[in-house]
Amino acid sequence: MWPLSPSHTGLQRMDYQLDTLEHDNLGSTVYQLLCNDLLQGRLQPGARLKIRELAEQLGTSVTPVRDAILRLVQEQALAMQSPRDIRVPHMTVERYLEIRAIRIRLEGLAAETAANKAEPAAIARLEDIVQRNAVAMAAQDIALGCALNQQFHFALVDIAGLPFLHGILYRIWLQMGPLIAAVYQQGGSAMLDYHYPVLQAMRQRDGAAAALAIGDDILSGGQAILLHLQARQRAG
Amino acid sequence: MWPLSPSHTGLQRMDYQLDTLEHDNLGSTVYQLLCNDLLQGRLQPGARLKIRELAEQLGTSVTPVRDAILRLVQEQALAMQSPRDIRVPHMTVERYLEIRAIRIRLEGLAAETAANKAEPAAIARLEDIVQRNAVAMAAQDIALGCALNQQFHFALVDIAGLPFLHGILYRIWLQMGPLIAAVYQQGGSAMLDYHYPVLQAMRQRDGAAAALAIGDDILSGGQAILLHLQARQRAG
DNA sequence: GCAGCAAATATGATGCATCATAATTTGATG
DNA sequence: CATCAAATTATGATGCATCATATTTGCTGC
Repeated sequence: MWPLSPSHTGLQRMDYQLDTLEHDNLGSTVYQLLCNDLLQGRLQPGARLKIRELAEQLGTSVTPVRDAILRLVQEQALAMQSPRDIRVPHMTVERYLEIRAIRIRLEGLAAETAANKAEPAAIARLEDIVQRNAVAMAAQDIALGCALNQQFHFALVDIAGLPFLHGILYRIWLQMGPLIAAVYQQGGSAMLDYHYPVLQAMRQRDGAAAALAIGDDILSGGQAILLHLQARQRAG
Repeated sequence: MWPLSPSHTGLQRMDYQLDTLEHDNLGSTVYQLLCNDLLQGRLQPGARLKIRELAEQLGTSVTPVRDAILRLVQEQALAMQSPRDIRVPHMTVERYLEIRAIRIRLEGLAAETAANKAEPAAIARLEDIVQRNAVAMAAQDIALGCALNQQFHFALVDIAGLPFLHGILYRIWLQMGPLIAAVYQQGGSAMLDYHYPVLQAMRQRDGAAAALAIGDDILSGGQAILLHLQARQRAG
């Protein structure tokens, strides 16, 4: 890891602007780092995080790290198993099924809204993501495939113009990140196939079809995840 | 206000147990207090919060208050308009419409699931809330009416057995709290009427009807809120 | 050698000193 | 009296000392 800021207490000014004028203090920066670690599978389920250790690695004091970890604990992307034991939580089958039902409703809303207002540029953007995903799959680049899969889903939300929904879904994905990475790093990944019907519905500006297609993606594409969870739960 | 704990650094042990073994540090306690202030309209849109001031009122140091406020800023129940200016944000029409669409999907899921598994005890619980709400309305107790309205909606989620959804909806309601309180304190409140069809669908274990009914509640019952927002937006 | 207790260590929680900077006040100047 | 700049104040951000306690280690006595 690298120190966040060479100067004593200077803030790291980021080049991109967040939706809601997020004032980038150190805590938010650490939060973003940890989010990426979660989404890209660098933090695996069961992994323990220590505030002091992270602070040292990042070259900050404990305060910003504590801020970031508390945020992630709040939204249950991390869990405090005991008062001094902060870990990446394991997903349960029940929780996954609940999240799946929620995602079908919310991402269905996003897909429907996006399809109803799909402009050519938006379609092109989705096609680009899908095509790059196909390349990644052909090259067996699983990490890139996962990232592009995620990009596809969030592109729908952005095209729909629903920033509030984006936040909700981001927090949901934050909890699935370690799981998805764990599943796909050890096995098959057929997540791309189900994106083509979505694309087709978008081209036809058929909101209902798009919602159905994204629901099928979540159900069928996530089948491997469900099987993995059920196997793990049986094993103990 | 009152000091959170008489002893020096003693934690306030709460009698109820939160869902996910939330370890009640001072920050979480302050967070709960601020949430209640938001949901019950004691913090109105535009109100400014100062960390030191709150810390003094609560009898703690700034750290737990900062933790709590940062949590609320993260989930956009508070907004940092400038780096030193933390306020209860004003709702916009666009944001409200987006939230409304999301609520219809999510609370529809809750109502549907709840109706499909509605046991007599669950029905009785809902009837009790509605009946107490009717009493409150007759007595023109608007604050109690709002609280019971909220209880009704969250009771559906609890009956459905969807704890994860509960968290998502709680954060959404946190953002609507100041708005709802502001609207209903200055005008009509016809929010109870639309609960009876929900109750009827629950009794018949008709999930689809329950989802439609709660959607109608959100749309029609929230009409006053939308009109209020549109009027305020025109005014400037 | 092992049970059990004590010391040391680890770690999150809390309080607080200090910093940087934005807002406000004040006072000199014209 | 108006204006503008310097000083003061206010306030969130950061770093860090200290606390409480859970965990680990290690020593003692049997």
